[in-house]
Amino acid sequence: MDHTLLILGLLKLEEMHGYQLGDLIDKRLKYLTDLKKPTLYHLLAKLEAAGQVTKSVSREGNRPERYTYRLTKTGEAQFKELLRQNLQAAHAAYFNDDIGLLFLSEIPAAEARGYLEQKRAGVDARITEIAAATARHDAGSPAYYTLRHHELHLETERAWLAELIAHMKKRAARQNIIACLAEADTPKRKK
Amino acid sequence: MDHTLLILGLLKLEEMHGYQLGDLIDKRLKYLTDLKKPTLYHLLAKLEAAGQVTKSVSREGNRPERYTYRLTKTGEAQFKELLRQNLQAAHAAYFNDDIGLLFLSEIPAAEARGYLEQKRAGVDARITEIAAATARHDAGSPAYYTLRHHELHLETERAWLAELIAHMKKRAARQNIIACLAEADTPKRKK
DNA sequence: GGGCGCATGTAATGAGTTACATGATTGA
DNA sequence: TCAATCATGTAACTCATTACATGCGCCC
Repeated sequence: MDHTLLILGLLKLEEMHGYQLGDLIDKRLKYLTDLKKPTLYHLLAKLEAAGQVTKSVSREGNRPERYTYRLTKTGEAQFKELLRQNLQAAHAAYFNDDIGLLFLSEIPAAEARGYLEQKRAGVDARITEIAAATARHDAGSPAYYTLRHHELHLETERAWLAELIAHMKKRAARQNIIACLAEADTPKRKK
Repeated sequence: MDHTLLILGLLKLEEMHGYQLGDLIDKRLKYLTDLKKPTLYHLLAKLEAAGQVTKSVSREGNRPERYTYRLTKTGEAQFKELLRQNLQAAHAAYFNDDIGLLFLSEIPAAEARGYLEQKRAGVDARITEIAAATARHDAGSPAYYTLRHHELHLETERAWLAELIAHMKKRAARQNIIACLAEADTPKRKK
């Protein structure tokens, strides 16, 4: 996860203090990443040490002091560089769900199906939530695009789960996973 | 990433030595995770210390010694537990791509479009690769399902990139990202 | 007066990567 | 003979999380 790019980018758009930044990420960018507060503060300290941001103290009324962060020239250059790298690359995405699915045949089919139904319910709940969030944004805004992206992937997930569950109802064959994996290899030594 | 589940599961299916396990993950499960060899050895050592696997030395001809790992009773129980947890939960997936996309309007539209075309080419290449791999597996095998899953998500990615690129051609408005994010908030204080 | 929100961190720990180290065999 | 494959790791490092610590203000 390119958290540095995220922080530099947000600070480039607007100078902010740490808590504000953390709040923005927690509440409105939660589909992007789930960066935790201590991690954020840690990263900010590192960026400051690297001379990519500067901080200035301020205080509003009797509230705790705030350290407002602002991009420096080198920070801006670094942002541009990271952004270019990020935009060009097609990052591989891995799904934790897949690992469990590989071993689906290791538990009784009925039980497995129950779990998958639960998983599907979870995905459905997320879709409802994100659809509401998407509706609140203008089509075409940057935030809209990230939300839409997630919505599409969640819908893919739902469709795939439906396909899988349907398939499981038909045949509950317990297969030899290792053999299946090996079998598909391109023959290298003796046939 | 639930690497422990993956290792326990593979060892449950078949006892293996470390290198063999690493090879399987590198070559045939590369769409699941990209666990590195040293991490694998590290995890195996930890699992052994925890009493979830046992290892036995063996040697074949003059090749280096191998340590073959086998699940213990507690290892098997742990596997079942982790598998249940994994199957029930709908894990959130985060996409590194999204972070860059949030700042798309920070670089000239033409340049950005160029990068996105590159990204799309990368996705296309992956789709070709994975489609070939999928074709080599029996529909309905566990490996087939994980591959199919990735294929679907990659196709979603491609469709989304196409949508985005098309949209960029129409309007290249540079918007205030922070304002967009805030605006969509449910009003809390004064309207 | 009690809990939540604001605001900032530290310390300990864990998870994973990179670079390095070793040494034998096999195939081009 | 040179590179790749087999086989196992260690050491140093980065990145991120969890749990902990502090203290004030605001609202119910």
